[in-house]
Amino acid sequence: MPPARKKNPDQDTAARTALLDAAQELMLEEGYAAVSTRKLAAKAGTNSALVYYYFGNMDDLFIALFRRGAERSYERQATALGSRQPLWGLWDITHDLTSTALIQEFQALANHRKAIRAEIAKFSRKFRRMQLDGIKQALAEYGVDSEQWPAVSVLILMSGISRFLLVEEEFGVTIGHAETVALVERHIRNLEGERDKALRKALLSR
Amino acid sequence: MPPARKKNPDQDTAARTALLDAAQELMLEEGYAAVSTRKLAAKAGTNSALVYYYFGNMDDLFIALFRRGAERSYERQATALGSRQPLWGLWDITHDLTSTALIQEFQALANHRKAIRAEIAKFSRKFRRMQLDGIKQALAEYGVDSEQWPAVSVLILMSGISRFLLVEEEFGVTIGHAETVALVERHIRNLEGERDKALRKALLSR
DNA sequence: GTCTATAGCTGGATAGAC
DNA sequence: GTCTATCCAGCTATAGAC
Repeated sequence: MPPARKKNPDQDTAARTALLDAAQELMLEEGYAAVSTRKLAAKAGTNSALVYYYFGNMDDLFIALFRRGAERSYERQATALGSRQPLWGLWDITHDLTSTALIQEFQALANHRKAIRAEIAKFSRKFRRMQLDGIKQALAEYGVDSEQWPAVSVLILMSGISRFLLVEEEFGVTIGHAETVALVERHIRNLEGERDKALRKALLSR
Repeated sequence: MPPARKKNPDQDTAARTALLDAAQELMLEEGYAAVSTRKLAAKAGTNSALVYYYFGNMDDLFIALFRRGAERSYERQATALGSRQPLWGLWDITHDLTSTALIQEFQALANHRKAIRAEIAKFSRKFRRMQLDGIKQALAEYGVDSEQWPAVSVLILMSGISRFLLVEEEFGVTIGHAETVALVERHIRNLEGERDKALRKALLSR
């Protein structure tokens, strides 16, 4: 027997998982504002009252969904940074459309929901620290001057560019994207050689 | 007499302007989802039915608000790029919190409103082309190798970093921000010298 | 655990008085 | 132009049957 949970069933029952899956799909398809108990139930093939049974309220459902995705991202990122090509790994993962779109929705949602805001902030710092450790080590091995190119800045540069490109692509704006991707990848290639395509595929399928 | 408008009063009456101002404040304070006709009326000190008189529906109100802000941004950016320090101008304007927060809200809103999505995409391309012209000219004057640093990539780099930093700051995450700002500004300084603070102030007060 | 039913509220939108 | 009144849809959340 696991230690007794505080209040509501936190186990991974089929219905609970179906609700979380449905919430994720809805957020991606129609935005967070479209996530209602009725639509969740319809998509998950269950009942709307189950949302309250499993999560208590909508805020806590969003937080549970965020955590589920965040933990998955964390492990993925950690694997990428621990691989033979940490920079390629970071770049390829950050450039993944689905997770970026979800993060965007959560950020918008957090603008007017304090509990969710706090959750995202907490996780962001944890995530950043982990990434930083990985990148620092890699750049040191490559002999990159940390005065001129601090690891944390390389991290922010790559993340920022990646996110910006993805947001624009969602709007069908792609002016200059190819040149910029080429620019970033040229720099990565200089440091850790050609991208190992098998490695990339293994990462993104996780 | 101006040429007759098609359908609804497009003039800048006090009530119309008050509604747009209220919508902007609400979006910044509570997110786009909080913008309702009733709240608008309350904040603007008018009546909720006026939204339909002036704008037809909520979508068209959002579009009118977007255009108002977009035109203002366009002129501001054009002025900055035409100044003696186009790079500093671009950097300082892109790093303005209020307009970035608004853009984020509109992007989230556009995720499930087709009309708004189209409006943003159209404007983004126009905006990008204008910025590109300015940056291209500046970089050419500074003798920057356009093979190694395409103007459009410089633009995307600066915009992406800036937006990323601002989003994180909204969440209270600032790890590595100072180093990264310093890095960008060092590069700008190498190209066009110290930032002219009077110029910056003039730009941001517009 | 899962369901129905429903209370209570807030929203967009319109008709029509002034 | 600006207002009141109102319709109807959709939402969160809860009570209680099974």
